[in-house]
Amino acid sequence: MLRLSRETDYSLLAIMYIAAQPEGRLTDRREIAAHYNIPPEFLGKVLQKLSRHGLVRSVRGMKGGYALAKRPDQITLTDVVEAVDGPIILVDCQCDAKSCKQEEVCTVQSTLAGVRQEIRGVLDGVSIHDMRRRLEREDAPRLISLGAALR
Amino acid sequence: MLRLSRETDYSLLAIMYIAAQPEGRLTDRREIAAHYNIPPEFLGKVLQKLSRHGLVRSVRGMKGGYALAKRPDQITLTDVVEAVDGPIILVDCQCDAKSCKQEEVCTVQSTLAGVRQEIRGVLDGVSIHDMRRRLEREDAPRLISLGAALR
DNA sequence: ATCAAAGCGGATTGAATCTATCCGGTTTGG
DNA sequence: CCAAACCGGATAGATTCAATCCGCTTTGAT
Repeated sequence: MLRLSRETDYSLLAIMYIAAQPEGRLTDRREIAAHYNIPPEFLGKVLQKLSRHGLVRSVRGMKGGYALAKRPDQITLTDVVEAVDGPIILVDCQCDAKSCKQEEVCTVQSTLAGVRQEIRGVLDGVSIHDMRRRLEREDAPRLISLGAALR
Repeated sequence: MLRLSRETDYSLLAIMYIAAQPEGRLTDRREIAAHYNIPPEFLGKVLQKLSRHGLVRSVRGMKGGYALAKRPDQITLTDVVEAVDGPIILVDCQCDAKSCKQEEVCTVQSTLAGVRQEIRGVLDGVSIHDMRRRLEREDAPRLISLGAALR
């Protein structure tokens, strides 16, 4: 439990890749998939979700592709996780209380609500920009290999 | 993604129930299962895991049952989650790096390692004692319904 | 001594979710 | 008008999760 889905993982890699491109350049999903060794069709699905949630912008047709729809410092881990996996909830009753067989006798709900907020806070505190800065400090060559533009 | 397994959920409920019992009393799993409307066999499995990890103490034979093996303030959410679901990791490569197809080009690993630590910190910060105190403040009757002993 | 109540632990089933793929559609540049 | 690219629904396969089952051991009561 408590692990990121592969969709989230791919999302982060893809966004990092797109964020490394020169301003205005559209990136095609096959290029990203090839760089990271990800199935291109699956990456397509993931990018669709990111697009629907306004994190990336997609352009159809020949010479189409993807670009970020927001500044890298305006995209947080919470945004990404919630775009691909839905709302961050620790237990189902944090969505609809009626779905809970323990509702009437539950002794943990209020604590878990607090924990959920704290975890959300952690994820809110990390943006794509932060991830780029961290990589720049710790492993600049890897960042540069994405496509050069250090913004 | 990012939700607690039902085993963790049941674990917390069970531990809260056990913690509410008078000092020295053994609680049988059927009693807990009945109170919360949980399948007794499944709860048995869960309690076994908690027992193996030293969070509860089990006594076999007639008049057997479970008691806490540690003080409620010495049992954290991290303890419970890791006992039933295994180590808290956001991505598989946080266990064995070789299992990662993106290893050589990964741009997110170091950030996720940090996030993982922060989330662990959140869970470390909440003990069973804290949960009891919170319930006492917010919904004392529900706490008392567990079996009375307010310790 | 025997029996019943309780926990132990492996095996298995059934359901749900996750991952991946496929296919036919639409948009757009050349 | 064609090929390159994204769109989106449907489906299949794999994995994990939740639950159950069964035979075993331990122990208190009679």
